[in-house]
Amino acid sequence: MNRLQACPAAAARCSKCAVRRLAICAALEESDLGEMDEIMTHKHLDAGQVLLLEGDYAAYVANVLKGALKVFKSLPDGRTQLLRILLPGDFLGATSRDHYGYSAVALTDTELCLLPHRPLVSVFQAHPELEESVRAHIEDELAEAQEQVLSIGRKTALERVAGFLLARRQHALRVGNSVDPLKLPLTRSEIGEYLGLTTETVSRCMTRLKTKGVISLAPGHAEIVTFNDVERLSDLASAGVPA
Amino acid sequence: MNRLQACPAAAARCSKCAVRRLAICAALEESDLGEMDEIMTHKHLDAGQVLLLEGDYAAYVANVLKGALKVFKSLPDGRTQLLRILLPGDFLGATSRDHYGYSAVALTDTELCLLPHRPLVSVFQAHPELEESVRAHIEDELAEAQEQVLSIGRKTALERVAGFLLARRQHALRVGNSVDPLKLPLTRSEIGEYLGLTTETVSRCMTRLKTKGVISLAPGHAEIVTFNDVERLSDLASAGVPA
DNA sequence: CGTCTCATTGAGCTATATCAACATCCGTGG
DNA sequence: CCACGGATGTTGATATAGCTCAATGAGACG
Repeated sequence: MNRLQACPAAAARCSKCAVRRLAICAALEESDLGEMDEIMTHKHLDAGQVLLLEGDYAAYVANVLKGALKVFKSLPDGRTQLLRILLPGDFLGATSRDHYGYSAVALTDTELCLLPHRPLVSVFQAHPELEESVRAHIEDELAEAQEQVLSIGRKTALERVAGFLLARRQHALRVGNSVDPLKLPLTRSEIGEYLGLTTETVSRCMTRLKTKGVISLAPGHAEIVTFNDVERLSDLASAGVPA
Repeated sequence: MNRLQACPAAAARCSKCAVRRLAICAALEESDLGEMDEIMTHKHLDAGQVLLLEGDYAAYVANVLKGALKVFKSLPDGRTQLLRILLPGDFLGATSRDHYGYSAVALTDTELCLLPHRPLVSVFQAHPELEESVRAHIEDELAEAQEQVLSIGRKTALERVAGFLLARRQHALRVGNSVDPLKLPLTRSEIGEYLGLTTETVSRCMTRLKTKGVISLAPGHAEIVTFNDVERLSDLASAGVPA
């Protein structure tokens, strides 16, 4: 928990940041980055390590620099529901709630940029564009959650899986990752936890999509997906606003 | 669509507002209310009238003054999923998205306070506490959506219905409405659309709760619920953060 | 009083969960 | 290099929660 360690090259960290153009700081001019640098700390998590638990005091917001985390809620009996997958550039945290409403655990080795709540809110005063950016990220998160409600509440298993694949594809396009073979950041069982399904159902849906020829799965590497017919996949996902 | 009509008693409307202490404006001092009054317009909707549709240009945010609305998303084939029920004091809208991600329709005769996007954002500059309040409302909305994802993704029908009743009860307590007999703002089929269930399943769950003696339903008035054993209902809802 | 909407209840159906077997990959240690 | 064990994924057989379809009743409203 080396949260407040000094870093010799402090003023330079933010301007060299891997997610400079994706994270909330993208709203800031180069010249104002120093203010973030001052309050920011880096944190490393190994795969499986817990970042925060539901109910924890919400002292920090975080930006993902490298790796991946899952954000989830659990019921007392252990049933768990994934809410988000965090990848580089993604934002985590609440700025006006006392406690986190979810838990977050690293899926792989992960690097984070932690911003303590109070100092961050102070920066808002001088830089409304940063606050605007945080608000935009939260609104994106809300839109994602609402899309997930629609998906889990009203779509069939196949539609959900198809939609999930398309969403991963869109994300990869947006951040410039490989899309031709796409690497899924989640196991089948995690995909199930995200979509409100079981491992087996996810696996069966993947097989069905493969059988239909819409996607291909690298033999022996279930996490590598190739899209053969995005339009067809999109139809199968029942995506889109009604006419 | 008398959106921009002048109102003779303009400066007084906000200070007399029925939801003065609930809505985003609660963050403002009495003396600053005039700034809201200036940009605000009232709007009336009859039951069933559409306020906005998914994909509409997001020109306004709104506060509910009176009545009730449902917020929902639909699939092209008509399946629809309720996302929220808006009651007096509730906030609707996005401040940094171009288009609404959902539709909103009045459930009953409804009075709204509309705030056009751009002018509102201008008020933020002079009154960061207002922006903070908007952010807090959006974060509450996000927490609600994430709770809904957990509920729909992982809970049984009975748990969802029990949780729904408790949430309505909590809301009534918070805003000071009657709780002893509680009046539900939704029909069985709307409750189903909110919980990812069918009318029949909601009805059966209600009956089961009644049979268990946990609630009572006013004969001939299915929307009037009495809570006989809140603790038991809470157990049945599998609520709460894991130990 | 019809007629409409809403709620309830029953009977059967089906999508998905559950339980179980097996395959594959990967790392570890002999 | 190979044998082993533990994840992870796939597939099959069966169970079941919740859906669909259908009938009926009870208020509300003209």
